[in-house]
Amino acid sequence: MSQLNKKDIIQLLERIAVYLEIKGENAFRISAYRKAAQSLERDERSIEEIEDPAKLAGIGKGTAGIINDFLETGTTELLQELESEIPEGLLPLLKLPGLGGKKIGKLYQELGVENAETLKAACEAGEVSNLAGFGKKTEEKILAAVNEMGKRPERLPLPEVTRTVEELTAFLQDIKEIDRFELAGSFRRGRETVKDLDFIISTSHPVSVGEKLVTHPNVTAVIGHGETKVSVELTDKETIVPVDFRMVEDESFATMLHHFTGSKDHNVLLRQIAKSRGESISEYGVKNEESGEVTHFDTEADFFHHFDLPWIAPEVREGKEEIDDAAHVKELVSMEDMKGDLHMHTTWSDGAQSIDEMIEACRMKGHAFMAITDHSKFLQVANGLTEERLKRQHEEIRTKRETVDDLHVFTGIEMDILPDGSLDYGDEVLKEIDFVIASIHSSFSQDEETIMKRLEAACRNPHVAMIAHPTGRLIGRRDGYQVNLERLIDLAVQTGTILEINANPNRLDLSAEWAEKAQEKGALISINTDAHRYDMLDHLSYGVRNARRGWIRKETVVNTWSVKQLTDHLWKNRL
DNA sequence: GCCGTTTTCGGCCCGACTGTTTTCAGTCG
Repeated sequence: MSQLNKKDIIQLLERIAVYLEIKGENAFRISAYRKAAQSLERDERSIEEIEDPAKLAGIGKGTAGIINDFLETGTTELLQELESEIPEGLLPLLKLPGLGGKKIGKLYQELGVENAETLKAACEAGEVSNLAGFGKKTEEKILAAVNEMGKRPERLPLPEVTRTVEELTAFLQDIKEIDRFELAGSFRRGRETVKDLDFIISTSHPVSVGEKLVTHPNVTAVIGHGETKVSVELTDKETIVPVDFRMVEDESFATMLHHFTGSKDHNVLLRQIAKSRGESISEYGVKNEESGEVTHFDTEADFFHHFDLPWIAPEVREGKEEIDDAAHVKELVSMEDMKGDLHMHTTWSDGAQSIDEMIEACRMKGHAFMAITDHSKFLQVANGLTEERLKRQHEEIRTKRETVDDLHVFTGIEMDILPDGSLDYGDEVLKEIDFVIASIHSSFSQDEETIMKRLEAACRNPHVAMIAHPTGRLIGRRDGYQVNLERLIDLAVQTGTILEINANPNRLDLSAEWAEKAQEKGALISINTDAHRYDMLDHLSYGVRNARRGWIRKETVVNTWSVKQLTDHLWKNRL
């Protein structure tokens, strides 16, 4: 059974937790299995490398025994027992809003509900509303939820919510009773996808603000409407975006913001620290357990300082290393460090803006440098540049850059790596170009070996400075091609090739996890927008947040370097 | 189920809202 890996074990533990939840087990026993799963997830090692799981925090004798049984026999007594007691069809019902383990357990025991279908039938027959603790409204909600089941994605890619974020931001700014507000939640932490949007609102008039919130024209459902919390759904085109608003007095704004920025695991860590000091944290402040006195904070930084911690960036609040490594948070790359954008398109290929327009836009952004990197000839659908057009474009860029003195414009190209592993231009063309990007836009279905041959050819070419969007993924839409990232990172380190974090919120490629690994191995990273229009130049911040999630330090990111440092690097080792 | 300089029992983060009750359990974040 050696083919079982760590992911299988994590799934096993989570499955056990779900079964126990439906069984109505002790909540702490349930969360113990979840904690054990998390502990495994966080550990860098493979299961073979962990000789004794019981040594991990949150895994004791019991769970370690289960893990070892599972590794040896492919199953465990506990799981078999649970499977025989509880129908598997109940498990997905836990995802339905309003249904938890207790209610599902009751539906099973009292009504014999075993899956979505029988649940639906029970609702339609009116049996559910007859149960003690259930009523007409609960039955209606469950029925609606069953009918909606599977129709909606669990998490939304960032581009699906950005318009709603902008609209709500403008909407909140116009409400007079609001003193300040901020978007918290996983959006603030820079996650690739979000489940909902959490707005924290400082106001002394929560009720009247709440009444105004539900009048937003895009609100298509009000899920909850209390005195300090309003939950709604906004519809933007086809996408339903769940949004929570929390209203709070200004003195509690900082702690409320911290609480709803999360993550949940991060909050648990901090609350444990507070507890050990005789204090307790809630979203309203920090309470001294002895005196009962509650301390409030002006800012999140003050709140962290109270616990002798520096301000911890939201992007790393995942309940992992951020407390122990808090001192390193200030070394993470930030938007202020970013001096330029090295991947963008113009009307010469498939961009919407001219060279002049892009230069002017980058000047307005205060960039110190930029690279114009249109597509190469292979990409005919994108009007890729022939050698002849490339030459003319670069002449134009060289002429124009003489007229701009506060911004350096690198000549560049986003060159295709062809399906056969060759590059779209010869060295005699590439050797003239300041910033050569190589990337894959074709034959995504090739096997790993072929894909890696293509990427290796690009890395080993002395003129190629960077591999763009290294995996080709589109978040929530496609996985990308078969790339062996470990190997690509090694190649990048060996050859001095930069790896991109493509900042387009549809891509975020490399992901934070892989960027972190790349940095650990010594690779250089560049964060770029790949802008095809003016507004896409603003995407840089998505890339930076993604990098920060991967603990990427300023010096790893070439966009933070000076023009001279970057130029030296680009021309090093080229003939 | 896990944990321990409050250590082998008794905790385990804390609060809002809903729907069901008639004082609170369940769910959610």
